[in-house]
Amino acid sequence: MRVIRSKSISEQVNIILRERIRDATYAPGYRLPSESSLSEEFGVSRATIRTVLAKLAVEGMILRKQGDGTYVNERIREVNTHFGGQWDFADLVERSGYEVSIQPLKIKMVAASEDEARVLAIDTGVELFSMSRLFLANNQPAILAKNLIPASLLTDQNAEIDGHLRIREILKQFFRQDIAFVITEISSTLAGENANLLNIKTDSHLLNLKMTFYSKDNQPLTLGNSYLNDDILKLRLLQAWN
Amino acid sequence: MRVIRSKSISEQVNIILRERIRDATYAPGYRLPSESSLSEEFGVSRATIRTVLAKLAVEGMILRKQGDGTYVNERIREVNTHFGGQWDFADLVERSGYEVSIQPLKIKMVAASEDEARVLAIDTGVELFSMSRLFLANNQPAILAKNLIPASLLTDQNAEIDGHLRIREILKQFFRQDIAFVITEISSTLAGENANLLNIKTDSHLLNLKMTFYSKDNQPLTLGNSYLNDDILKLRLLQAWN
DNA sequence: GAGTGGTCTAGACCACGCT
DNA sequence: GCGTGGTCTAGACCACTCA
Repeated sequence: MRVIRSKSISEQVNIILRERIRDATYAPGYRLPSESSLSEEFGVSRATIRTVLAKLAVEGMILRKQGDGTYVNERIREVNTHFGGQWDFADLVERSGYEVSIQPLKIKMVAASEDEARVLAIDTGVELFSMSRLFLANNQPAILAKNLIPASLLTDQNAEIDGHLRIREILKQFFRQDIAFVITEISSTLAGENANLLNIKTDSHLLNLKMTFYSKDNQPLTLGNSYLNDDILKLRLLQAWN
Repeated sequence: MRVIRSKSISEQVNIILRERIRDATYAPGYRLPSESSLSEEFGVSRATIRTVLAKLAVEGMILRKQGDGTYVNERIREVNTHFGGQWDFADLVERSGYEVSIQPLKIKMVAASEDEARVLAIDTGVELFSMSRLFLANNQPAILAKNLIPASLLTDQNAEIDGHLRIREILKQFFRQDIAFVITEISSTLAGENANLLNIKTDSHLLNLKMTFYSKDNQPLTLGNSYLNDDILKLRLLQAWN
């Protein structure tokens, strides 16, 4: 039986406040109503409002000043990634001001190399679901992303995986796994063999993101190896310091 | 438990729990005592314990499982940066397993260029405090960092600024400013003129971090332009997804 | 069923910024 | 002095995991 879990009060308030910030009901620089006003408006306790505002503050969406008030961060539109939450390459392209489209390249099964097996905590040679895709920004190739997922995690071995979905959706739908945290290694690299697909010169340099996605049980779910053409889009991230 | 009067209860508990994780009293993978046990141990309410645990969870230090328990993330030692908190290059080098030393290169006053003035929200030509420094990892140059701070923010125009301090300390001591959030732009770049100082070839590629530090009032405090030799140390960051 | 974390309430008092 | 956010309490009940 499929149970549709109704969302918690704080989650609903969270969604509403985000929406108000997004549609500029609360514009950048705007001072939000006080905690007690909000708790009255939504008919919830102040503690509930505070847990919601705390989440928004961690992401840097709002700035809280004791003795003064809560303000919408004026610079949230200048960034394309935020920490303290989930993001993926489709978001990244969109929030950089482009139209995004995902172009699946190769989707197949491969055998795990020694390195891949080590990071995924499996044995060398074990079957992996492999997917490479291109993220286009206004139809221009911007990100080349490769993902590897242990085939043993597949819930339905015959499922046809849709290469247009975001990685967390794929993991959810076809592997029934939730991502709890991600470790990302960021470095600078030569374009080399990836130059062709990204439509740049072989001796250009790219931003390389090596990501490992883990479940709450510390199990590695997916290995990601991605190349960003940072002439087209740069990682611009906002980080709240407290 | 030694009580430090100036700090709040939750901050003290926060420090103690961090310490226990750091010194492996709570080792990676360890299941922490339940919230009610901790609230008994410290003589505080469960709500207080929860605010502390929430902060640790945002940083990915701990993983919380409803119906089960709270576990120390087994992979916190694999990363050198964490989001949801403050970090600087000295931390980054240390957490990468190196001995860190800071070598100030040039500390002087300069006039703001057009670009610099725009980002710092001041007028072109206004005086800036300029500082470039090398962060050494085991005495090997790893990061070249340049910082620009509007001289008008200086509280004491005659102060001798210590180039060995971390940037947030400098801003605190000499400018009496607190950093509320940071916007970082990450890209890949050619070493070029920075090759010499970092002791690498001119045609090598580097990781470039352009950081802008802001106060709670959305005022730009500092401009940072840094080059990381990612042969020596890579950005490895942990990001909790909820 | 017992124990865990997740949500939520209705208070109280404190620290801080303004005017 | 007043209103703001910051801290903290002592409850209650729910959702979930595991034996």
